[in-house]
Amino acid sequence: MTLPGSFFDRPALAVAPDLLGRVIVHGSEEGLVAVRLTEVEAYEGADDPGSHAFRGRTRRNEVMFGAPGHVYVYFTYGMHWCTNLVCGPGQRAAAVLLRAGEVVEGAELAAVRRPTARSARELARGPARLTAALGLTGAHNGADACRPGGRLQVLDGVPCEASAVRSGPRTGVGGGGASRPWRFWADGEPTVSVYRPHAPRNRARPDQPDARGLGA
DNA sequence: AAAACGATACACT
DNA sequence: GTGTATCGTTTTT
Repeated sequence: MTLPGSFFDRPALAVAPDLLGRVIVHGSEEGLVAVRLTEVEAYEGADDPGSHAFRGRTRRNEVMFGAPGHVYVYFTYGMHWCTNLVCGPGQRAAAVLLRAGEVVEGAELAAVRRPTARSARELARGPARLTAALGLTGAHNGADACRPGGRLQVLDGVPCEASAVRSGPRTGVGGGGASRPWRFWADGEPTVSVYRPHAPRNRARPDQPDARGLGA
């Protein structure tokens, strides 16, 4: 069954763990791909320094300020699209980022869209990879994912056992609101990357010369 | 300049 | 087969 808008009309922190084991489906002229969600991340609104909505409404993030259950698809790092499901309650500008999943239908089409994937589990392992496997781009930004019979839907699937849900800090969130355990994943899923306590995203560490000895 | 990242090359098992 | 370091490219601040 299609999850209704009311499912998403709650804080992202409540929706995120409840999304594990659910299935997002996108049907297009090319065919249909379905992904069972295994890793997600919650972003609350204006209170959350890690959220795109933290500094207010912009053209990029305006979908976050709209109706729950629609998708916020944004462009990042100059080349990737990532997908979120807008949450609530109301128009609070909260959302859940879809970080990883397992392709459960349409793997052949997903492989065409993800030519660099070297194994089935890499098809939708990572937020931009998952988005590519589903065939979503900025053209889908704002689409309603709660309409039964629609091209884009989130199905109830088989929700993950509460005992298998793990959580930890989000990646790359610095400053005041850092290290809120708002990243959720299903334990033991091969599509979930190994837990990184603090992703070393800093290329040039000022306190260390050069690990490879190629400096200056 | 940093960011809600992925592809690649290369190391290790 | 799996893990890890490095770097590309655009939007937003």
